[in-house]
Amino acid sequence: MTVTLADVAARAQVSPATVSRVLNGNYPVAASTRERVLRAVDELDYVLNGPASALAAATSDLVGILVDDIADPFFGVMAGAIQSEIGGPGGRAGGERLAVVCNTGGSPDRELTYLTLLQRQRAAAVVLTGGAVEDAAHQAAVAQKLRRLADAGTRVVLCGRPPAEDTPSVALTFDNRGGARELTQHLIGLGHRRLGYIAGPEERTTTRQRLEGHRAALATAGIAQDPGLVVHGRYDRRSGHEATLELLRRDPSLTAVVAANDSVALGACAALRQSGLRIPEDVSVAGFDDLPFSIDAVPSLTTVRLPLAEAGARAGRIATGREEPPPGAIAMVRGELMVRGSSAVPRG
Amino acid sequence: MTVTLADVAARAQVSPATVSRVLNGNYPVAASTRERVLRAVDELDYVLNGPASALAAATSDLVGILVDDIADPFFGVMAGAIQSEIGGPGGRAGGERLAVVCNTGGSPDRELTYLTLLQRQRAAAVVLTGGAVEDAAHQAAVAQKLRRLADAGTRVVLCGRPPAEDTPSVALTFDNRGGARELTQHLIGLGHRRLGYIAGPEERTTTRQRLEGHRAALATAGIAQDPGLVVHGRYDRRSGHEATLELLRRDPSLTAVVAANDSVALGACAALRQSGLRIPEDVSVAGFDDLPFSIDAVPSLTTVRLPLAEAGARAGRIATGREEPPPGAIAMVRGELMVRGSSAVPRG
DNA sequence: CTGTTAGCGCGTTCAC
DNA sequence: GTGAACGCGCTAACAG
Repeated sequence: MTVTLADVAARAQVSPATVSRVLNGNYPVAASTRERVLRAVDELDYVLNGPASALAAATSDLVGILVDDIADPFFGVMAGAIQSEIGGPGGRAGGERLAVVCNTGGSPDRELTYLTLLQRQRAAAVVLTGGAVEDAAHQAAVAQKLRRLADAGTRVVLCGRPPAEDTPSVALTFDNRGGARELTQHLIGLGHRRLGYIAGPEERTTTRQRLEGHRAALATAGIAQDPGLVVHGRYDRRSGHEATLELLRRDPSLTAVVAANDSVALGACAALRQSGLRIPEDVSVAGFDDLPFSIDAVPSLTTVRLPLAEAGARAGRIATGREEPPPGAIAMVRGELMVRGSSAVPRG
Repeated sequence: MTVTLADVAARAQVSPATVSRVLNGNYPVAASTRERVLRAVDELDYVLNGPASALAAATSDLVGILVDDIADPFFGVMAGAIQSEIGGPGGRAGGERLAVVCNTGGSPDRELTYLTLLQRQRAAAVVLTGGAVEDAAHQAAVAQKLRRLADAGTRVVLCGRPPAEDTPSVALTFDNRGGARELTQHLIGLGHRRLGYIAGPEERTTTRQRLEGHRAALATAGIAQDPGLVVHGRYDRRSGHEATLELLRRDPSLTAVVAANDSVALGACAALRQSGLRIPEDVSVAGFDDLPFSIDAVPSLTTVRLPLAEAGARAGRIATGREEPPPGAIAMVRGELMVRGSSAVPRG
């Protein structure tokens, strides 16, 4: 039925071992022999049997990328960068890696399931993106899985996620706290004193870190923390819309809304406008991430730029062993404050 | 080192075959035996070796999902739906499928590469999403790959893509033409006569079909086609922004802009506003797809709703054999015109 | 219902 | 530089 390595060997008049060597390019093979083999491969339209080769070699060329929400550009941009860095130079039968993204939908169970599936496939590497769920039991379960994965030779890279304790993984973590702090400082510097904050889902590292940064800035400026000015929601536009209406209900006098991310900020803008408020004249708005759409929103969004694509690319290279891990296996990726049209001095 | 099926068998005092049967659940096994085996699995923290099982069974549990742009919600929504329909009910060691998305970035070469990689893995199924590139050579190459895949027992499903000739695949194709036609008819019905059209990249089925629908509506209404009123671009927001400025330059008197999709439409809105034009008072705008953000854009976007999630879910079920393919292996998925705030009667 | 026996297709020692 | 032989871990017939 399907053509095997032995078929290629027969056609090229060599032994199966030689064909294997040519395909993997790990052993010296005479140029003429190699050519004959490659010709046979083409003529027979031969495709290596991945499972068989993974079984024999005890390692596969599959790389898994776990994301929370595939429909969110935050993850899309990172995943795309990781994948393009991993998918080899494109060539013939041997060599390529299969970089593959798995959508957990933010569910801890699915995260664990995917990790098991990847472990089952003897994945060459696994990249976990985005914040982690802050549940002790779940974190322990993930840490254990990652340890097993690492033991089996799978490279583990964290991209945009805080380092997991006791896990032999490389972590590229985002400075959410510092970025958020700087952002709120900017608004305070403009003169804002009543700032609403729309946080992400509770129990997530990203949510907590950004909120901490925000609060630190308020504290430093001596501004009292009003718990009523913090609303939790999801990381999407609709959530930002709803949360903003809620914030306005609680305090119609607020002059700025800081959102957990850019999507949320866009929802906030829509809600403010529908409430008859102008941006930034009446209310300033700020986001986080600096996703592609943020710069040409109307008005363009003040936010913190996270180098998602760069971090993803680096994670991809580390995952494939083409770049040395940072010292201590941890690197802090900093954000950059982008001041744009959506923030200004408060009214009155 | 790593624990194997034989270890589990020894611990549970049964033969390896029995363990295999328990894990796969395809054969009758006594309840007591099953329990003993499962306990041993847990105690040993055993994880099935995917490659070995794929090799022996001549089929794997991997399902590939090809998308053009992972950062675009159009694909994100479909991919998410497909994946959630494929990733089994979540359970123990056996049973699960690894649904995995591959980002081609719109590159024909990468599409082919991923297909080969999936073929190498002996994927159980492959789902191709979105429009196809209209290049004869590339289409032939893809068709051949799909044929080989199908020959090897891989189920091939097309979601949002026109059927490939001579390929034993199931196609869920979107009625881009009909939707676009209806949309433009709506604008014409409002009184618009000078409509700008921002098309997607050339040489793509989706682009062509939507443009055809638009033109058909114009022709039916007896409106002359002005080639200058059609601009091609990418399927993203920035492109819509640029294209709109170009359209305004070519004809400042246009009263409506029809965009290739919602992201492009949003870019168009931004450009119009920056040009001092109000929506819809001065210029109406329409999109396509009805992505989640479109309803709470300001103003909310008139568009054609494509049931992306439903189609994806169905594709996922067909790919896993849990739903019968439609008669003739082809189903046309229709869009629904959503008239919202961004379209109105033209000025003056 | 369960155990035994063969391979699945390839990578990798060894010899030559 | 090349071939022969073995085994990776599992599933799929067969028996019983």
